[in-house]
Amino acid sequence: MTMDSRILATIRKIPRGKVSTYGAIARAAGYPGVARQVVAVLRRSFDVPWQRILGAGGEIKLRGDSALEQRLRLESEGVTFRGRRVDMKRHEFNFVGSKRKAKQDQKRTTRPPASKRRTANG
DNA sequence: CATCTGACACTAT
DNA sequence: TATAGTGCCAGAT
Repeated sequence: MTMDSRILATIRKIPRGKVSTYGAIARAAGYPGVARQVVAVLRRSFDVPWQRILGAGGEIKLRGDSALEQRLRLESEGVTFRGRRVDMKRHEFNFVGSKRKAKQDQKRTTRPPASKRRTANG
């Protein structure tokens, strides 16, 4: 198992209505401190619940339209916000206790905003 | 092989 | 709340 595949598998465990952070995913995958690698995996993968991954404290780290899209997607899943951050107290996913079947999410395809990142406002 | 970069985290200021 | 420095890994130059 490669580091990337572990990270990808961890990302897929996050159920609808729940979220996690780059750092938490890296730790849950067994590689604490490699939050940036989570970013790399996301950018190279399709059909992943990318909107459920946030920065520390539940902050959306995307810019421009992508940030808005992420927020809208999360809200449509029932995720609530506290200002510009997700209410982690209510929506942060606990990987440790997820040993059950976390297979109830997505039935539709998702698409990363790879076509419109890094714009002038970014 | 050296250096830079990235949808970050953490600590210090 | 915001800015600056350091750490971590992999991919691109």
